[in-house]
Amino acid sequence: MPAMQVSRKVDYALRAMIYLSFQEGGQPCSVGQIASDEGIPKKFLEKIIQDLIHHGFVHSTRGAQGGYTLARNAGTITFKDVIEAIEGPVSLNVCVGESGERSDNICTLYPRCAMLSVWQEAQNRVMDLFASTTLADVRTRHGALPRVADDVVAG
Amino acid sequence: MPAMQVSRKVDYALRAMIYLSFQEGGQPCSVGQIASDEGIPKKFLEKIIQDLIHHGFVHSTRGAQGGYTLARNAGTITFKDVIEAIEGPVSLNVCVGESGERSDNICTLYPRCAMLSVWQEAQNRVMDLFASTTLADVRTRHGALPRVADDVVAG
DNA sequence: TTATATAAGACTTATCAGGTCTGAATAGGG
DNA sequence: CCCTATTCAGACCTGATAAGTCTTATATAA
Ligand code: FES
Ligand code: FES
Repeated sequence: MPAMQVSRKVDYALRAMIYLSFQEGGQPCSVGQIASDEGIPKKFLEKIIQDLIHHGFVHSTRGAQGGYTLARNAGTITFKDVIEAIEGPVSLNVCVGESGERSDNICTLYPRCAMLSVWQEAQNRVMDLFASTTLADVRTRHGALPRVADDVVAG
Repeated sequence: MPAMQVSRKVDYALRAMIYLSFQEGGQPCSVGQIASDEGIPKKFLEKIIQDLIHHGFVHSTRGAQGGYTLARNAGTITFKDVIEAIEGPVSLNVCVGESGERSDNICTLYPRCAMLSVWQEAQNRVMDLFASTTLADVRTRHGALPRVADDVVAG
C-alpha cells in the first residue's frame, strides 16, 4: 500500500554504512555487533554487507577479532552510491533515470508524453539530494550514534 | 532491480486522467478509447478507473455512448491526489510520510535515527512537486495530447 | 586446535503486482 | 421491446520478488 518505498535492504545497508562511519579509524565491527545495535536480522545483514564489499565500499577482516570497516572515506560515499550498489539505479518511473535513455519501447508514449517532465523533475530532486549527501554529512549532524539499546536507557 | 519505482497502476491512472483533462467539456471517453490511445491493457484500466471514480475524480456515464469524464476541474486535481488514490500515501521509507507519525514501532531507531532527516527531505521534495502539479499544468505545457497512434504518423 | 569470524550460495515463503475472466446492470437506437 | 454498447463488481490467476534462513566452507587470533 505505501507507494515508492525503498526496500528494507537499502535501509539496512545505509544504517550499516552510517554505523561504520561512526567507527571510522577504529576496530573492525562484526556483523553481530551492527545487527544488534541497529536491529537488523543478522544473516540478512551479512548478505547485504557482501554486496557492499563487492562494490568496494566496505573492507573485511576475516577470522577471530575480524569484522568490517569502511573501505573509503565517509566523505566520499554518498547515499546514491549505497542505494545503487544494493538496488540498482533509482528510477521513479520506467521512463526516467538510468534506464530512461532506451525507454522508447518500454513506455509507449516516450518521449512525447505529457507527464514525462514531471517524473524527470521528481527524479532530479531526489537524486540531487542523494548524490550530495555523504555518510560524513549525516555523521556530522548527529553527535552520537543512536543505537537500539539506547532507547531502553532513554525510555 | 530499479529502485523506488511507482507502480504501473499509478502510471496508467495518471495517463488516463491527463487524457481526460484534454477532453474536458467534451463527450465522455470510453475505456476502450483511452486504453488504445494510451497503450494500456483495457480490462486493467477499467479497474483503475473504478478506483478513481470511487475517490471522486472521475464521473461515469453508463450505457451506449457512455464513458468517462473528469468529475472536477483539471486545475484542482494534483499528481499527489491521483497517486494517493491509487496506491495510498507515498512514503519513501517506512518512517516518513503519512505513516511516519506512528513509526516508532516499525523503525527501531525512530525518531533519533541519523538518516531520518535525509528521508524526510527527499519525501518533502517529491511531495512538494506532486502536490503543486495539477492536470491542468501538464495540459498547458503540452499543446496537443500525444497518442500511441501518432508515433506511426510521426515515424 | 579451538573459538570466532567472514564467504558463498542454495533454499524458502508469503505477498503482491499486474493482469484476466465472468457475469451482471444500465442506457440509447431502432 | 430487443439489441448493442458500455460501465460495474468481484472473483480469479500467475510469475516475480522481497525478505529472510540454512548450510557449508574458509580464514585467523589466541
Ligand atoms: S510515463 Fe513514461 S514516457 Fe510518459
Ligand atoms: S530509517 Fe527509519 S528512523 Fe531511521
